[in-house]
Amino acid sequence: MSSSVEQTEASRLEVILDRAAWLFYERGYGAVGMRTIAEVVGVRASSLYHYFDSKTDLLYQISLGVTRDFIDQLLPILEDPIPYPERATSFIRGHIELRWRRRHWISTTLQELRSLETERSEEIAGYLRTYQRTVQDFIAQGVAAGIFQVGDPWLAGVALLDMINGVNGWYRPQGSRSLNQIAEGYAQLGVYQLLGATQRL
Amino acid sequence: MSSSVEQTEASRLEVILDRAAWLFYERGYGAVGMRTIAEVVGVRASSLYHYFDSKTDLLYQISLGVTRDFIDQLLPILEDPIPYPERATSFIRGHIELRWRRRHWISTTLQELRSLETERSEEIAGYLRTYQRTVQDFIAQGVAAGIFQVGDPWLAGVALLDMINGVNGWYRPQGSRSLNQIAEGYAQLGVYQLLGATQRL
DNA sequence: CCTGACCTAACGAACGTTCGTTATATTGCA
DNA sequence: TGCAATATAACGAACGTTCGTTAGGTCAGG
Repeated sequence: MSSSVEQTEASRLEVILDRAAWLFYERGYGAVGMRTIAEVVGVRASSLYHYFDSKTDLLYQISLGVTRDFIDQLLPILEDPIPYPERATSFIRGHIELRWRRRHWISTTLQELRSLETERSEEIAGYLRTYQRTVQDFIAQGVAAGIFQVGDPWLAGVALLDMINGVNGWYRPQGSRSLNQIAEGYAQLGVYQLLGATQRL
Repeated sequence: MSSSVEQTEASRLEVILDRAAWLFYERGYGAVGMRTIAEVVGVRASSLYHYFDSKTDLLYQISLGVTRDFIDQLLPILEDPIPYPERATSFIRGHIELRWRRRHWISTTLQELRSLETERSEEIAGYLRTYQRTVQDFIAQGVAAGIFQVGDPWLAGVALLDMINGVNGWYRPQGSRSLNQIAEGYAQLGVYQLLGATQRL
């Protein structure tokens, strides 16, 4: 018992990152001060510097963590040994679900890339490009295999990603459509209309 | 000559709004101070208060101006007495073009709605909802007329808007695709794939 | 007794905003 | 037409507050 770390209890560092991400998501990075972050964690502002070199360092750890999570958890779906349309719908559903569950991390990352130092913002941007390119390559493969029907796989890729990324901008839990319904609707819309996959029987 | 006002010279107010919008677009609203805005205009910070009550008032005028422009310039296209697919492609092209030309105004508006006072942010949000609903109604009409083939016009509407709004996030003038090419590609992709309009002969 | 975790106190800089004042136009009226 | 009254557009200085950050101290647990 005592020799193994409990997985259920989050480390203090993770708590700080998650609560800071919520504040950034709700009010914007520039509008949230270190004192506010410290308050919701339950410490003094100066104590945060025990975990981070600076405010942008805190932002960097949020951005790095969530971009890696997206790559690690979603890109493998595109390699699954199942038919292209199923791979695509599974990916879309997964992306929408993860994007919502970690909206405070990923929205902060996408909106505040410019607030990072050049080197670090380019590192994050690189991860995002990797994600995008992998999706585009997958579409191109599907086209080559005769499964998808699009003239420009690159364009279709950014269109698909912008479409499923946009869900966070308007989805509300108390709305008439559940997230599962939206994910399912977008999966069908994206694969069988946008990507022009052969209609199911 | 002296009796007619020259249309080519922008008023000081318009110059301030446009340059402030650029700064907000590039650095974020919270990261741009009144002194910086004043500097790029060529006056002192205190002089800005001759034109605005506050910094958020400046933001409000940017938001109000650009949301009205979108509604006034693009929604009439959807009422044109031409076939549905042509209306849709024309609208998509127009939206992408206007969205790019005024990216500093509209991106600032969309990202900084929360920085406005409640009443004013809801006024702007109302304009944005009007825009979205009109597009969705247009799609529903096209479906009812048997032109578009989508199961959920509401979902297709937000998907289309998120897709064409996303262009600004990745389009670069020095890239391999011109804005006209992207607009044309998206017009075809959006109308004949996403909306499922009958393929042209 | 050392070290990680946290504290109090304070720093200089920047923030949005207000103030009193001043040139320069524009306008109303005798 | 001439002059007083008003409006416009700007100035420099200062306000109180908040910002990110740092220095140095306390204190419990291994």
